[in-house]
Amino acid sequence: MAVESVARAVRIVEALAQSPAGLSETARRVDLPKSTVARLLATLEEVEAVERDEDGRMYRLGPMVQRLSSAAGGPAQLTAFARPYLDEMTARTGEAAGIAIPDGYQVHYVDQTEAEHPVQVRDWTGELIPMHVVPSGLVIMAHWPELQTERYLSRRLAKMTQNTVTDPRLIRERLAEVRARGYVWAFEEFVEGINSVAAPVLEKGGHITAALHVHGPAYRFPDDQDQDELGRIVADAARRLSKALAR
Amino acid sequence: MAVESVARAVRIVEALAQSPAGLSETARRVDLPKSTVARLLATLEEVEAVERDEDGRMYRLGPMVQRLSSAAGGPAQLTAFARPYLDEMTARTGEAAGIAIPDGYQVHYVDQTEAEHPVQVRDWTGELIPMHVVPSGLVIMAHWPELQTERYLSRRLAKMTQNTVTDPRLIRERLAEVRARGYVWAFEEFVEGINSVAAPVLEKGGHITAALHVHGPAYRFPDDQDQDELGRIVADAARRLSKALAR
DNA sequence: CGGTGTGTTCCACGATGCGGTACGGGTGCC
DNA sequence: GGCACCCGTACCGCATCGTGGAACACACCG
Repeated sequence: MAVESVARAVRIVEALAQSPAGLSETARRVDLPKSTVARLLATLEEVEAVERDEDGRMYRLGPMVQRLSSAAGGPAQLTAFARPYLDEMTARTGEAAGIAIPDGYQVHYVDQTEAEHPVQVRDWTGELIPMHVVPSGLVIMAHWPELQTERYLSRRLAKMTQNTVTDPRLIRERLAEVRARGYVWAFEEFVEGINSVAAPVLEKGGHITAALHVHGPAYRFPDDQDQDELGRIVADAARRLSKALAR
Repeated sequence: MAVESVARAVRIVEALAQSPAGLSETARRVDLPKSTVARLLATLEEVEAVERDEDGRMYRLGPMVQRLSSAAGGPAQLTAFARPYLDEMTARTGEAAGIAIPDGYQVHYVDQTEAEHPVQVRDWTGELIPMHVVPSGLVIMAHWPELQTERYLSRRLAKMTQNTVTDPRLIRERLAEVRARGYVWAFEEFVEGINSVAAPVLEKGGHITAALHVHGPAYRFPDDQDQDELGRIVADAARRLSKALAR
């Protein structure tokens, strides 16, 4: 029920993750014959899971691990984890919920759950949207290094609707608001007729991974529940997702 | 010269990195018999390289990949990459060069190359030092999210020597300087008799990974070469290291 | 209720991975 | 300079271990 060589290869990679090492040292760490380790390392090198330094004596983790780890933080894995939280938000608010990730100077909407209601907002999955016009973007900017924020604000900022805020000073104020409250609203700033709330998904260390949001038609959202309560629902889901990802 | 099962297991993991999938789907992606894929997946699951979702139908990347990726960005791999750059800086300046990573509110000196000169600064490898007293720390703070910087500056800031700058306003000015010039000097602010320059190692996206620095005895450093030239040497090495890591 | 999709289990076969052993080259200690 | 030591590489006979076809159980859908 277990493929020995694969299990051993993984142990070897884990050993090298501790710190780079030569062949013999690695063999000692995983307690296997040198020849066995040599063969496995050769295979791992072929698939670029490990690589050797210039003089070919030291093995270290290879590009394939880099690719994996970016994929692990990437959209596909993230959405798999986030799904339950989106479902929950939709259940609690009755509106569409989504998750967005930063992509350069834009937000990338990568997943969305649909509301039951016959009248609902369209599915924005796959869209790239300027940071300053949606709350998910604001939430992301609020956790950027100052340098990056200033660089963004110094550019020409697109005006999507009458309500779009493009004044850098006002945007800075909203960013401060995000940091203080943990969520932010936008009212018909991206397209007319849609309001949204968003909250940040953070790694330990305060670096931002993604943003969760809920949006609905302006005529009914927010309505019976007030803005603060909806904000707290989103912020709460985002906080718990952050925690789940941190493990 | 190649262990088939290991190569196949890696292909499977890479396939799952694209997006989570079930057994049959995975088998199709890597073009292997279902039974073979089932066995390999079972092994990968045992070592936590992959895991299944709640209902056991979908495979996705497991905790082991998370561990690997944090290790890949961790001190051990970083120093392996950085060594050549430290050597180069020491060769060009004649003084000790080092690399530091952020660790909460402190900088962690993780590696250092020694100068040839009989009189040299001691090896600080392994030390944890408050952010605001060494240039490597300042360089790191300069790339923090604003929220985190303000939180740090609102605490009591230790005074290590007569020259240590503890006024939050002056520190903010220096952080702006780092962003503008790409490097920063400190003169006997951590311990008396030592001066240092540092520059940031950045990921794409502006997130900070580490800082490079060169330090030497105050009586001769900086001397024949001027401050700007030394600054550029460090900033240049840091920029090239950033690029090398980004691949 | 067949058809088609899952995932799981079984088993005979032999290719394939295993590891002891031997070799060549670099390093350092006496 | 020579010896001892540890490194990485290469060889090769043995039998273990992984392989993959086939049959099975289950769920879903028309």
